[in-house]
Amino acid sequence: MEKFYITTPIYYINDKPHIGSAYTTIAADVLARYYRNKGVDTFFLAGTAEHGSKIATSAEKAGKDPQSFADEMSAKFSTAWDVLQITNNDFIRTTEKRHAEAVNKFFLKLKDSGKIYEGEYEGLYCIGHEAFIKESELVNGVCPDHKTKPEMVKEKNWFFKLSEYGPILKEKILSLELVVAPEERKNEILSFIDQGLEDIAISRQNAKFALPLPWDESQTIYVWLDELFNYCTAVGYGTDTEKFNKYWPVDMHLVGKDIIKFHCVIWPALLLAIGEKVPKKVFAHGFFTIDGQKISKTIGNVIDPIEWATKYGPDVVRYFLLREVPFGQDGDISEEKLKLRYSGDLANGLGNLLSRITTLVEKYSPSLVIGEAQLWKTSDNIDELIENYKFHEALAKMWEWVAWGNKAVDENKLWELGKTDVKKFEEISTQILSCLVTTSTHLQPFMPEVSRKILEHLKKEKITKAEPLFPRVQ
RNA sequence: CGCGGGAUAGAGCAAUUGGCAGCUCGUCAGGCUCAUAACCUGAAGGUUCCCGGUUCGAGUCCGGGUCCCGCAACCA
Repeated sequence: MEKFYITTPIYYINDKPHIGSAYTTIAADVLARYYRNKGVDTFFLAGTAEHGSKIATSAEKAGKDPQSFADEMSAKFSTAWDVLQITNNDFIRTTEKRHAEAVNKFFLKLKDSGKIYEGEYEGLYCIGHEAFIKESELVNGVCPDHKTKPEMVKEKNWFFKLSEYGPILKEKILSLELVVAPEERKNEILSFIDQGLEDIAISRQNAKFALPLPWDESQTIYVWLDELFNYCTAVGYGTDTEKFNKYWPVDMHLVGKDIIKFHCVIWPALLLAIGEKVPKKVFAHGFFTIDGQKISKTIGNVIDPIEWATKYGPDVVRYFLLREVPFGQDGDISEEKLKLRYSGDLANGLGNLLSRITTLVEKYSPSLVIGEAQLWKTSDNIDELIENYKFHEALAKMWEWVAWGNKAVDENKLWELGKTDVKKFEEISTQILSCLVTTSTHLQPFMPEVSRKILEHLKKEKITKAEPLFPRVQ
């Protein structure tokens, strides 16, 4: 692989970062770090989606103009990612000038493609929402939020002929030119396409806080499409051809399973219409429940990833989320479960092994150093697991090594060997230290800080008793 | 019959192409003292949701049923 372009969705700034957006971003960061370590030219994009009437409304409520509201909210995301040690190469905001310009070019090209036409959209309009509402959302015929009956409204819109793209999308997905993963998501998309695609409206009338449609002043661009195009903007679409050609197409869009239709159907169809290559892969991860319950503000069980990161450390949050739930599936999390991982896997497992071996070495063989070439032998292929997004398995495998280390200390009674047979002591200790070095090396994309601490400590000229990596919390 | 996912030990989850049902936590018993009250060993604990079929052999494949959960695209 020569280059690796990976993206997270750009998050909607109507709310602060939550555990779900942190999860996607952490997973993307693991892959970005992994490929960077392998010497692959990696471009990792994150960002925020800032247009839409909801933002205008929220800004108004907060007594701010939309742009300063957006500035404030967007900053919460970029700081959150800093806290979580995310190494994105760029952070794009849809209210940036570069994006408006790129989107403008994109829509003009789209118009030239002949795949758009003027039409009429008819739907149920809720005055309270100031937006169209789906019939399926109604409760007893009224809007559940405003308790009012929506009106049937017609408005002029521009449409994209998505309906023409079913066969070609299907062909690209089946031929793996566009990989949709995991398998169950691919099946979902294929059956969705088989049900027949409908044309979509690409513009809205009078929408607040949205980009204008270049050729029709009365219309604004449907924010979803404006947002999808961020993936092109950030690598220089229309401004930096060299950069664009280098990184396009995207190697991996990492998304939540709720937005796969936008990424696997609408987005590739739009790209085909303007003559660009489709993404190579869209991977959808699952959703969390907390103690078996759906995460919801109403229930009040939302988790702030920054709170966890502050309390336990960013590496711990990264480890927990990727270890606890098989990537791609739904899973259940809670602070209790995090604490179990913290004390079990991290403090008692990895942390304790480092403590005991460094204490033993300092005490019985202070001159022992670990050479560069000494790597613990293992046939387990962590790289393969990471490249197949089996993060939980990769971590489980590494913790088998940690368990081996703890067992080796016990079985060889190192605390006795240190007094009776220094040569044998050094032999076993070197193996255990190498095991730690190997583990930490492979752990780097997941737990960069912890990995760095261990490696720095073990590669010093003199090995000394290490401070606890994971001190008791509370 | 809209589409899709799931049901396995007290809890949470694994089990290539069908081949002795495993792991972590918890529980019980023992060992150790280097270590962050940490570590190691052993044990108990299962009608793999139900009914039927294919097979030498089914958690896995086929048919039927029950119960959960997502999605069903113009809020993002």
